[in-house]
Amino acid sequence: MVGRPWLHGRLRNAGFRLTLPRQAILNVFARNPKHLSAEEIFLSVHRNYPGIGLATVYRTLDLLTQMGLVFKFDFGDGRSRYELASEVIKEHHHHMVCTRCGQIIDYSDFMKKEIKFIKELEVELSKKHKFKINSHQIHFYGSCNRCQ
Amino acid sequence: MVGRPWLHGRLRNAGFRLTLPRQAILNVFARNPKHLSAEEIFLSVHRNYPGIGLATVYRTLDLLTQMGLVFKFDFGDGRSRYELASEVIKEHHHHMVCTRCGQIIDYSDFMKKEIKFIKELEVELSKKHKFKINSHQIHFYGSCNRCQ
DNA sequence: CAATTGGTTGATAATGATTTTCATTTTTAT
DNA sequence: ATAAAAATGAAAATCATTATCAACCAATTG
Repeated sequence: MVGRPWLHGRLRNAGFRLTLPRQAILNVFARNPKHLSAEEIFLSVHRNYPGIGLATVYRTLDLLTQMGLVFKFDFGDGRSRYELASEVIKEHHHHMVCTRCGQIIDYSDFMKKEIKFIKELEVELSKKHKFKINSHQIHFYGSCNRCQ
Repeated sequence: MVGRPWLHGRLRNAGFRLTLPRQAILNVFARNPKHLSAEEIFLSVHRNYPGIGLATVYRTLDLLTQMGLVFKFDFGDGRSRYELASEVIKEHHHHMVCTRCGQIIDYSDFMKKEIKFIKELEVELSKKHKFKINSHQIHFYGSCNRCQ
């Protein structure tokens, strides 16, 4: 699964522990690399560890997000969605959101070009606005294959 | 304020009316061209029209969003934020969000370049994924001038 | 012009996601 | 071990948003 020793160290350095619930939640991401909502994660974890509560899922997601291990997104469907940070497991990608059926498509087809462009833009923006950029989100909205 | 006859016509064509509450809400946007939350809009409207309720604000925002007159955003602060569509009053821009103080900076400094890039990307993505793209959002997250 | 129709509204209740509380349990440092 | 610090589950609380519903209002019809 996800590289544990690494994670363990990162959490410890920040004064946190890699507990069973937290591992279980990370494993859900590893098994199911999608854009999961808190409830979906809770349900998935609950199958193997019925004892783990929803509040813990929220707390853990918040923790992982703050540590940068997980990204938090809002695709407009009324709940937050989370995915493992690209550095942890997935390649850098952006999103296309179907506003009809809600499907979210990850794409990384033209990433090299995009990243290059974004990087340059970030430099210019940072300079002009004295704004330190840490991350970005690029979302396209429209209708998918099946919904047109 | 915002071009009324135009709006009136657009709403009518879709079977809606340009009522006083709706005008009041549009005027808030015209006076205060920011990224307003429903509650902020409600409070602003409430000063001049104490009779207008929060539910109406939500309904109107929903209507305007569906008609494409207003864009709905989520910058991660737990509430939706709205702004007039670029065609109505503002120039096309993207956003930088300060994750410390929540400030949202509009920028349109390098828009020509960005739009060109996005347009090309959209063509390629549409073709490859058979996905009809209607709109996009580009957000940068980091720390602003004062928060570094 | 009165009657009818259908969009619109305000107030309130309901919903649903997320957060907080708090007593208890687990882990770590002493 | 034992005290101190973190973490947890369950339940209550919060907060943004949506649905309900009776009252309104505007436009159309006869």
